[in-house]
Amino acid sequence: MTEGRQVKAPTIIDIAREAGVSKSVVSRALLAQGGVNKETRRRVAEVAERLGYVKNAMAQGLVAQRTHTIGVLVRNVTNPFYGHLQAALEERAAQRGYRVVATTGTGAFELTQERKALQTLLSLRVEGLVVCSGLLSAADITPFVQHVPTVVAGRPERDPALGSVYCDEQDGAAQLVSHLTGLGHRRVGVLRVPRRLSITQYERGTAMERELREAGAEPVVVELDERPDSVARAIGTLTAARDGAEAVTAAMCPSDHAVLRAVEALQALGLSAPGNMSLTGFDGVAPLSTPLLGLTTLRQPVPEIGRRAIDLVLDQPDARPDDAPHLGLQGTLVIGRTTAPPHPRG
Amino acid sequence: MTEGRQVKAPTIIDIAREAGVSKSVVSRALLAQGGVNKETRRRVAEVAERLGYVKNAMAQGLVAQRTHTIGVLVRNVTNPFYGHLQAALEERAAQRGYRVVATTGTGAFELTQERKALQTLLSLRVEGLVVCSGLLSAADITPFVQHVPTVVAGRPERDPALGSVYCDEQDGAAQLVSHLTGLGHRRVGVLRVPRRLSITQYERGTAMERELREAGAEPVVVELDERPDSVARAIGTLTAARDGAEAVTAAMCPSDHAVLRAVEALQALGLSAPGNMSLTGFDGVAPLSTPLLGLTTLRQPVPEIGRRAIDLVLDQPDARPDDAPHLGLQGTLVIGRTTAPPHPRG
DNA sequence: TTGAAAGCGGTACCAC
DNA sequence: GTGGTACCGCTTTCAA
Repeated sequence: MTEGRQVKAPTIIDIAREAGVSKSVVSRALLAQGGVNKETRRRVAEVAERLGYVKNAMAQGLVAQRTHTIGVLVRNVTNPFYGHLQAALEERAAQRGYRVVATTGTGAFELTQERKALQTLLSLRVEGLVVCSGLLSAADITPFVQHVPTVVAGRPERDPALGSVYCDEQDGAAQLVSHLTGLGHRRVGVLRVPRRLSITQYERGTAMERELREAGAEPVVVELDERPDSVARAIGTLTAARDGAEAVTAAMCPSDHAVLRAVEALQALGLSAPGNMSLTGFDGVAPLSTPLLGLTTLRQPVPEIGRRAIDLVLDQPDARPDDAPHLGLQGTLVIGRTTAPPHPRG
Repeated sequence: MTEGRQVKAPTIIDIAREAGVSKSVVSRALLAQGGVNKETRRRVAEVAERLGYVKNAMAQGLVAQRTHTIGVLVRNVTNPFYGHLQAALEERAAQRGYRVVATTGTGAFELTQERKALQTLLSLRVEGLVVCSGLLSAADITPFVQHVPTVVAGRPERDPALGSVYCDEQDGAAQLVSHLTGLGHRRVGVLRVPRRLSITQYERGTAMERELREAGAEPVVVELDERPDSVARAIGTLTAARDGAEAVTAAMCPSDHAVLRAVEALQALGLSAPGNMSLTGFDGVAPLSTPLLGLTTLRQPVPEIGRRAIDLVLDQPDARPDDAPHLGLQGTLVIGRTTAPPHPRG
């Protein structure tokens, strides 16, 4: 019966022939923009339906010079934070009548791959671009902003040519620090991700260090690296770090995921959190942000980041590359069971 | 200086004018397909670079009738399983020289929204389609398979017109069941998601029930629903379910996420896992699949699912809708600390 | 080696 | 209300 060969998708010309009208009429009928006999319109619609017609976005976009599409570049969908962000972007875009096409990396640190993904999006002539990647630098992006309104979401970006929406790391760090110092911690470890691995997380670490200092506490910064046991090593270093009689009683991690690794590391040493060391995270996103785990963390306002990013992109059709807006949104402190007052030193 | 106005993206005509050649030459030069004076080519490349030229995929795809693009429809990126799957698809597609554009839902049960996302992809004239959604039914998809090779990834799909790649739920259920019965469990709860909420998870539950029966154990099926406390209620029901002297000593959850909810529910009742009830999950994907949590679960072979899905899509350019392949891949049992022998009934 | 012209699938403007 | 036609940016004959 149905010969299974691949069939070329029908065009408006096919519909026109089938319905016995010109392609102009079909176009108008399908666009539902009036000026077409009601009966004709019905017939066209019927034929289109029967043929399984799907408009060709390329042809349409080519002539209309509009695509109603926003491109989203996500670095690593494997990370739930980016997954949530992507969903938020998608939702807002839909509300405003735009489609979203996303390209994403596998999480590997492939800069060239990210550049290629960027090209893909650009070649689709998206009307706006949201970059969600801790890796791609401003220099990679700026050459194109003059053609497409571009916003960096999820990380602070100082470049004046690029808009950005992100969680205010400084404020977040301050909230976490104030929680820790309020509990009585004085010497606090900071696990810092090097800048080359993630701009966001690096800045986060810097902010934590600064805030600790301002709060009169003593930050003990340990640099992480790409090795899988990096966090474990850092925790090892911190548990050994004792300044005179004073030990490190808390550690601030760059992400919730890192907190998990830290807890494991403590357990491996026969220690526990918050018993021997309080731990704080960052992100506050499901599924790690669950009462069961009870992480103390800073929840990023992901839905709002997504919303504002889309709005920023759509509301500045002609970018003024010299003072793009930078929105630092406040996160929320989530107090869990990984922080407690420091134990009397034993 | 640089007036910040949005500038229309340059076309090959702009390059042609600037380089003093015809657009034909520019096209050939950029395509690097020879037949162009070396010096001319160099000049064209230089101008293109200087102008920040990015090819127009629409125009190119329109004439070439090829897009080198695979469309991926992801139901809910918020779920790490889909995130990993998307990454796997992306990776394989890249290996084979294809780009991937993804559209995704926000996780809400919006069928119309998914249909729209499908249209978006189709209108982009993708050369292949991978559907990763527990929601979209075969009937929604089949009308288009004759135009685009389509594969459903991540869920079993019986429709003969649709290829599918998924984790063999039956086998997975068998592995989990054999683990439980091996530990000595006889009456085992099955938290089952209704079909309307997720085809995959529903089938999973059915498979568990069947396997338990075949193993000579007694399944106690509790149907979940969309309420947030659904799992908690189910756990409540199960802890109360006592047949004569025999209590339910283990419960099989449809996902790792559900296990978390179950553990919380037990804790709320003053009980624990596996002390009072063993729990098994399904998925085995980061970040929930971590030694710290130690869930006993069945790990889906996500990378392989992604790989095979792409291969299936690309290697059957003319689909034979009447016996599309269905690949059930074997998952791996991951034994954690949420399962143990049943306690002597107290 | 290069340029002119046709045409991909649509939209929009024009007469009729 | 309808059909003809130009054109969007690009690739691809085909001549020159």
